[in-house]
Amino acid sequence: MIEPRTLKGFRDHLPAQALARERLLDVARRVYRGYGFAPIDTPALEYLEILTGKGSEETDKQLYRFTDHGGRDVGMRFDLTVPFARFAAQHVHDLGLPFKRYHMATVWRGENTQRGRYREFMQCDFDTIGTTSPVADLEMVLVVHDLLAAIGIGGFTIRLNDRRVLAGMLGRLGLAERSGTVLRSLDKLGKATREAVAAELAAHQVAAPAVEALLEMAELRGTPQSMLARLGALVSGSEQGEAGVAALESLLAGATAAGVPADRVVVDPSIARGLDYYTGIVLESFLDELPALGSICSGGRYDNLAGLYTKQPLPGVGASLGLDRLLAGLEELGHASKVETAADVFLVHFDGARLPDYLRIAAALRAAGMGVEFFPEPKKVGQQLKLAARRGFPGALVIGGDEFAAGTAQFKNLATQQSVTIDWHGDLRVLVDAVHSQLEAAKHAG
RNA sequence: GUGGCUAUAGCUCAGUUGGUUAGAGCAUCGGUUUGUGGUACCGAGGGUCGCGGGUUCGAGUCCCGUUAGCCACCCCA
Repeated sequence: MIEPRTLKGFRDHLPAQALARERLLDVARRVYRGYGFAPIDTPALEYLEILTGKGSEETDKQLYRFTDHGGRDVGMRFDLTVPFARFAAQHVHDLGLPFKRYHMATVWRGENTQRGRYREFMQCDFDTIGTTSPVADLEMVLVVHDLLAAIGIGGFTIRLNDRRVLAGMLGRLGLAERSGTVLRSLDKLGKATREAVAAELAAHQVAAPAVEALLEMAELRGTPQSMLARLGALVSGSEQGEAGVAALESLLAGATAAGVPADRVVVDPSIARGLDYYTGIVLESFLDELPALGSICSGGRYDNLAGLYTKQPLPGVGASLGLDRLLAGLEELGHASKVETAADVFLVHFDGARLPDYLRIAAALRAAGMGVEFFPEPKKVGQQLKLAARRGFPGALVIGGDEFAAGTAQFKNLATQQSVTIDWHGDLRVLVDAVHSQLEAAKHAG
């Protein structure tokens, strides 16, 4: 026997989980489309040269790579941004600018696993390229907000910052050269203690007064207005820094105008993002009940997406929803649904001799848009109902000899265990309408 | 990739200082004279004690390796 098992960091998805994933995909798709983003897809495999040297040394190490049967060096995509850069460079002429796309697909990273962190996972990206308009930045924030709100996860917070504010600050402190290491240290403030971060900065040869100034900035908290005022003061004189503060200000004003609740969006100067290509606004979002899970939706603005593949500058802004991480969070918080069926009605196979009638009824219900699972065997009714209840069907339809004789049917609400009798006198349309309304009632009651 | 913790039935766990055919609850399946599920009763199936090696008369129990999970670093979704 071969032991059935999955690779480290790779997982099977059972119906309950697969249904939850599909629901999230549906929500994301709906929100993205609602803003005019169009779907695209790209291959899971790319020429190795397309993928290497794009993200950072880290992503190169994590890349799954091999030589294909034709001797080509290939790699599996580790995010959806790099393939999109290649895609954009290749197809710009057919797309028209600005171009908005969404892309929901699996990516692979050969790194160590942890909760909410796998080697195979799905991302749901959306980006607008070919415009530097702040409206596109604002739209990104609105999409992220609508997305997280629509998923119905309870509290969440979108943390905003602008790379230019950080750059301005570092410039004033004479640390522009070392922005990478400094920002990475600063980025840990949420997780590590202030002392640990200070020590790390000191280890990176940052002078004590500069460390103090950086921490003071990164730890600023308060209303957006006060934050902006204080950040403005900190970077005053830096053209870059002032531009960043102004951008944040207009972004917050726009979000408010679009109806985003004030407590959903905060300015957080410690948000830096590790990815080097961000140049303007950056954003991360967290579940209020589970901030330790990490960001579930992150993004920002970049000046030039596809510079490595084309001479045409393609500025853009976009973000990525970490579907599997979010799902892990929902499960941990007990928001995971136990439903294991995608159908609405469980049709009990009561009397084997009535098979043609059951088939006719099931077909009629399906034609009316209801999902129907018909049990394949005329097993004991109790067993059939037990299975149906376990799978989470909202309703079961019980029609045996007595019902057929009387022209009735029992609709059983599996959650409440209560049945109602439907009089349909052999008229399928009456039965279909009645089942439909019973189903709606059962769903809304639950 | 580095370090720490963990690993017994599908799930949650027992398993005495290493000592006979490894147990429980829940779950699953069957039944309680064959038309109705979450309660009751009866019964059944299911364990290479993660895997491999070592120490020992004898290891689930000790040692080493390995795989997987969790946590930290790192990075991020």
